[in-house]
Amino acid sequence: MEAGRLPMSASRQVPRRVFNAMAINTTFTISDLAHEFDLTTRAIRFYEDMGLLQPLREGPGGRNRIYSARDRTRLKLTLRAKRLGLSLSEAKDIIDMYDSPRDTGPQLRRFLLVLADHRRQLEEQMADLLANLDEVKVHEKEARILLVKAEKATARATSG
Amino acid sequence: MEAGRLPMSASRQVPRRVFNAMAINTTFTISDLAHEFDLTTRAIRFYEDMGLLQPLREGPGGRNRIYSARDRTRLKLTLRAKRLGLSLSEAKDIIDMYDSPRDTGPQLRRFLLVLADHRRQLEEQMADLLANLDEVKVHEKEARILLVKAEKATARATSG
DNA sequence: CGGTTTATTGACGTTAACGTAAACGTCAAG
DNA sequence: CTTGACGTTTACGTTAACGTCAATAAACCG
Repeated sequence: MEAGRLPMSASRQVPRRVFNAMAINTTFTISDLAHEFDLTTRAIRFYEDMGLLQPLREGPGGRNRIYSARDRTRLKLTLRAKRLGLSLSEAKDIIDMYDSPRDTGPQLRRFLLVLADHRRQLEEQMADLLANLDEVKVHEKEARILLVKAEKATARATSG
Repeated sequence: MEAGRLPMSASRQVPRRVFNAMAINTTFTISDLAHEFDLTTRAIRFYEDMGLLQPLREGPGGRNRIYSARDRTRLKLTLRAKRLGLSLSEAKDIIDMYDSPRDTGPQLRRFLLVLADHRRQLEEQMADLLANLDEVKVHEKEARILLVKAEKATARATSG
């Protein structure tokens, strides 16, 4: 049961080794994930409260959280969603749907509807992003031109 | 299609006096902007508190806010930034920089540095977006295949 | 053995971005 | 004249997403 226990954080025997390289049955401690994704443990527990993660427990009285690869994936998706401006509950809705059972016809059709809506949102956001990028480029171009002018003026003033 | 927006709200009975022949004098009431961008007036006043807008005043005792085209543009940029997940103060920093004076060489160079950083962020976000869109498409494809299978099964069950 | 580190569960604090309500002024319409 | 629509300020309420203790317990370190 505990014979082949390679995974888990290296904080046991080995001298403070670097963290998990993911094999198949890999599990993670809370600080593994905290380090990997640069989060506080508080944040990770909070995500659990929000229903985003469901770590198992181990140790005496099942105290310590132990995260599966699936938890890790969900965490990664959560953070990406956050970077795109979604709230945690929006992220949860989407992620839950991605790994929920959808075997019947009606389920599949609803799934497709939600996906279509999600894609629409993403494409809207893409438009915002492109507009923004465009503006940045315009300003960059303009600033470079002005910079050249300013430097020429400085050169004249310095040498004259 | 918002280019033809008329000055001041249509609810205003007395036509606004135009001193200057140039149409640059377009101004807006708070509810003009609220309607156009689907915001509450409360939100718009809040943006003012945050330093994003600086409406002039008019009316008795200079009570009523009156917004310029520049205010409107800043509001539009603010909302776009919000949709991209930026906070109001982040939005303010960027927008302020866009219309701040940058005539000297050092100013221009700092401006270019900030722009470069901003562009980097946008491109990171673009990567997130594309990754997300990719996943959505994969799921859609898979779901469509499963749906076809499910419908074939239903057809067999119904007709057999 | 004592001391430090890492984990846990509360519980209260904080920031952002408004919502909501009170209490009031102003003006045009009925 | 009252009503209603629109505007104002002041101020407290709210939600999300954690931060920041505090008290506790197991595990490791010298």
